[in-house]
Amino acid sequence: MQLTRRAEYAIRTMLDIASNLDDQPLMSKEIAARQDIPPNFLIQIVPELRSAGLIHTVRGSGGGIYLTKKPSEITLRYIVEAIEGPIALNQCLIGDASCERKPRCPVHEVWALAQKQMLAVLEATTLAGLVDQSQSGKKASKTSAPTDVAGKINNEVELEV
Amino acid sequence: MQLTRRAEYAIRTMLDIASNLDDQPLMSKEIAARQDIPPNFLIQIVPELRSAGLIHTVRGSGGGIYLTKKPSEITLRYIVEAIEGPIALNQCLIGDASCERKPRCPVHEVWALAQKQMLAVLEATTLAGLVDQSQSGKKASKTSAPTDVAGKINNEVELEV
DNA sequence: CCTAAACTTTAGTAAAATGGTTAACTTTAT
DNA sequence: ATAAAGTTAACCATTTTACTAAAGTTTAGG
Repeated sequence: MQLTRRAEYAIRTMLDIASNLDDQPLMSKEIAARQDIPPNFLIQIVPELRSAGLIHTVRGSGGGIYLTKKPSEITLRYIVEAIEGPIALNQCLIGDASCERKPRCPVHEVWALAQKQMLAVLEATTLAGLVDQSQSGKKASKTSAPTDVAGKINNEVELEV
Repeated sequence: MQLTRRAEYAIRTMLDIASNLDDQPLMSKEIAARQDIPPNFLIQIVPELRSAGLIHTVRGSGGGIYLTKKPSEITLRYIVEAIEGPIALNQCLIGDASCERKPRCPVHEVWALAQKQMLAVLEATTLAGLVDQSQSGKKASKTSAPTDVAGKINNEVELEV
C-alpha cells in the first residue's frame, strides 16, 4: 500500500527537469546528485520514463534528458503509472475485469471510490503546479493556472464523517 | 500500492461475522469456506484481529469467533490498519516524523492530501453500512444510520479537474 | 579517427514481503 | 477421555524491492 522508491525517484527526476530553466538537457548523474537518488538506480529508471514518452534522451557527449511535454500537461498520476503500471488499491480493481465476487461484495465499490478520490488528487497535480508552488515566496506568480492544486481540492472535499 | 491478501481476508472475515444474526460464535473454518479464504491462512489472521481488539475468540469445542464491538463502530480503516499497520501511501508519510526533504518538497503535501481523501472513504465505511447495503433489495432498511456511505460521499466530492 | 562523455542494456544480488502450509500445543464442552 | 476448536511457531517457495555492476552503444570535439 505504498509508493515504490522507483516511482518516488521518477517524480523527483521529472520535477528536477521541469524546474530547469535552461533549454539544455540535464545529465542523469546531476539529477541524481541534486535529488538524493542513487545514480546507478536512476539510470535504470530513466529508460522507463522514456518508454512512457515522458522524456527525450540524447546520447553521447553533451547529451542528457529533457521533457517531451509541457510541465502543465504532466500529472503526478501519469508519472506514477509510467513506472508502476495502472494504480489499483485492491486486487479487485485491476483492469476492468470485475472480480467474480463483485455482485455480492459490497466492499468493492468502497475501494473503487477510495481509489477515485486518491486519483483525483494525483491527476489534478501537474509538474507546473508543483514547480510553481516550490517557487512561491518571492511573488504570487499567476503564470500557470493551477497554482495551488492541493489547497483548491482541499476546500471542496470536506466530508461529514 | 495495493492491499495485501491478509487485509482483504480480514475484511471478509469481519463482514462475515457481522452478517451473522445468531449470537453463537462462528468457526474459523466455516468463515474460510464461505469467504473463499484458505483456511490455514485464516487461522493465522484471526489472532491478529484478536490482538487488535476487534474480535473475541472462544477456544475449545463449541468455540469460535464473535465481534467485540457493534458493526456500526467498526470502520474499514480500522480493520486494514489492524492487519497492515498504519496506512502510508508514501514513505514520507510514515509516522509524524516529517521527512527531511519536506521543507523544500512540494510533493509531500500532495501525497498527504491523496491519502486523506482515501482514508476519509475507508473511515466513513462501517461494517454496519456494508451489511446493510448487501442486504438491501428486499426493503430499504433504515435500521442503521449510514445506509449508503459510498453514494453519500460521492455526491459531496466532485472535483473540477 | 580517437577518446571521453553520455545514455543503454543486461545481469546479478541481498533482503524483505507475500501468500501460503504444517505441525505441535492448549483449552474446553460433552 | 476425547474430539473440537483456537494458538503458536516454524517453515517455505516465489516475487518484489532496491540496488550495484559491467559491458555495450552513440556522439561531440579535438
